[in-house]
Amino acid sequence: MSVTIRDIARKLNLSITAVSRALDGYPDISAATREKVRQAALEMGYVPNRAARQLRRQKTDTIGYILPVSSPQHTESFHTVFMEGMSEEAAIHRYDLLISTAPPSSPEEQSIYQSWIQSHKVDGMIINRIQLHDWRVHYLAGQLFPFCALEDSGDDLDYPRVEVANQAGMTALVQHIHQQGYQRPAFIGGPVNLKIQQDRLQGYLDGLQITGLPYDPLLVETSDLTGISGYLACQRLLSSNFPPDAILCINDDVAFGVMRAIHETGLRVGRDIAVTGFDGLQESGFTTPSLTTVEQPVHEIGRELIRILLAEIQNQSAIERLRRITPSLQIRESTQK
Amino acid sequence: MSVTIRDIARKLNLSITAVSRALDGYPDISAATREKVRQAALEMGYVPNRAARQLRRQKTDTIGYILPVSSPQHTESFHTVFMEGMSEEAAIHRYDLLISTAPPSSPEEQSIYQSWIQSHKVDGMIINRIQLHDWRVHYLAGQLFPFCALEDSGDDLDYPRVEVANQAGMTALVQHIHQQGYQRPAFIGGPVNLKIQQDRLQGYLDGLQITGLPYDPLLVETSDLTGISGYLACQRLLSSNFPPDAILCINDDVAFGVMRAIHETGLRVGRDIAVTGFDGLQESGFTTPSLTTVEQPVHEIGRELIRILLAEIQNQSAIERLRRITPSLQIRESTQK
DNA sequence: TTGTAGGCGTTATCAA
DNA sequence: TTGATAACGCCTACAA
Repeated sequence: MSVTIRDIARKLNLSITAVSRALDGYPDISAATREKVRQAALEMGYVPNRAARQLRRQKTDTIGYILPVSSPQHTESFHTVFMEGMSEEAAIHRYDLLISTAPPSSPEEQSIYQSWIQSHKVDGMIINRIQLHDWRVHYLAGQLFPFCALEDSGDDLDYPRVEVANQAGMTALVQHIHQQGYQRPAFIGGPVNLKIQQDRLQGYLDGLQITGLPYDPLLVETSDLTGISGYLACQRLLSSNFPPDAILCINDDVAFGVMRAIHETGLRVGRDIAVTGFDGLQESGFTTPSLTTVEQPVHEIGRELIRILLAEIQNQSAIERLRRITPSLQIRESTQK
Repeated sequence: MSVTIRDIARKLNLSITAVSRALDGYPDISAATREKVRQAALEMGYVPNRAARQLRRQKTDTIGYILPVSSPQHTESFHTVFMEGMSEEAAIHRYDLLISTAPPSSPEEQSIYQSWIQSHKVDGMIINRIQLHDWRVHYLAGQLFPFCALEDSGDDLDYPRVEVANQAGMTALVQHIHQQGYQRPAFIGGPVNLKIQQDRLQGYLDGLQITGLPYDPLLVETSDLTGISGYLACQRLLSSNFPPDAILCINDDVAFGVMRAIHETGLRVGRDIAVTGFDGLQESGFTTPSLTTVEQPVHEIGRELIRILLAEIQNQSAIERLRRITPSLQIRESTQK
């Protein structure tokens, strides 16, 4: 099979202990032997067996993440960038990322959590798309299992996380479109129990208050965060007796669908109806017209989550357990008359 | 720590051997004990320790995939859907997906391959974005390590893979725009050594031949598959003395950038210049105007790759090792005058 | 500075 | 049908 520590020991007429210590850089071994061992290991192409090491150390050097997937084909492009960020940071620390998919809050999701944690498949978990009173937070905190979350579940628990100023970001958008002269902004949100929905909706309401624009419950619509659902929600809004002249969307994907729906009615995005997104995906700069949005450093957020989680796993209390991130307003064509 | 097979044995006054066999459903154990053991395991919340099992069985129930990442932020949305497909199919078979990122053909990539395979971290690999004479194919085939590839590396090796009819798809696009009355189609491709570049470029050339449209080397541009690079390539094309009246792009992301660039010059996509993509991403139906493209069942391709790989791992020679997939032409607004 | 020995939790071989 | 026992490859007291 593969080269093991034994093979090296045999070749050099050393005990496996000596080899093991030489490779792990323990100080109680002569420099000469250490060098000899390292050399041999390199030549023979030795790579430690993960399973054995894990069994012995009770650590896996692996971090788990469950891709939230609603309906197969409709996906938010947020995920790719997010995962790349996590994976990159993990790789730097020689950790791997273990991935599975499950619909949020499904039995599958629960069983994956249970199985990964109980069977020691991962050392820690990353949680995304958090919900109010998210069961995962309670479960993991209860098990004293290391994890790091994107956003807060609104419980009174203190756990490591990254928070984005969603509310303020949405409020800034309302102020911006108000300045541009739009009078009747609608909001297309997501599932009610999502934390970002709470925050962004509240930001919208705050914005109305600050600018003195009227609040009309008929102008609040719901999507499932995908382009398709944004498209449909927009059609509902436009068919009303007193349609909006601006549509603020919970994320960029929804906004893409909204722009499409507007285009199909013959109206012009910007001139007739303003549209805004949230996330600042690469594509948002390439739509026609380009999309005004709130840009989050998604890649960096992914990295930061991993950083905090690893510190948590290694019990480095030095690092901050709560990182707040301020997204930036990107003003583009979709909000110009 | 956690509940082990030992704890169950102790509780039931059985040997650990008996327990192990009962749980794995071996036939040489009385139905009564088997039930008793299963019951106890359930009650005690027993989950087998993966590391121990791996060490013993020399299998990991994990499949590896390396996300090809060029420059951090510019990403192809193809990946998310692809990974979802793989992850879903893997989950069905109770396999996990292990992910890392690395630039294609980089030293990092090589070291991940080596480390994962030598250290038995995964049972098989999925290869994407294959290049001509891809080193990974040679490496894995040389090691007799199970893998499954998307596309063929053009070597004379027989290995399990999924092939999409790229060439025919691109030819169909050329024929389509010719029918629509466009006379001077350009092609924006990707890195020369990519297999899809070879195929799609050849498809373009074939298309010219069939339709009798003239070939002009000045009309062939290069991108790195991202929207940004498509944007830039398009600017180069448009600034020429004799610009194209249609632009065929190697993928949808490039096409998005191209549409953006055209829009900025004041020209109209469709009426003035046709644009086509390749992949059939969700977003392609939502751009303005919507994008004519060749749709690949990306999700299904991901699943199929896993299916074939698992059969390979389990030495089920029953299953077909080569699956050919025919993509479908999606005619939309970007190619209507 | 080096070696011996035991064990991490499972599974497989063999004997009872 | 069940039970001892020995690995799988690595790490670490402890002893030499």
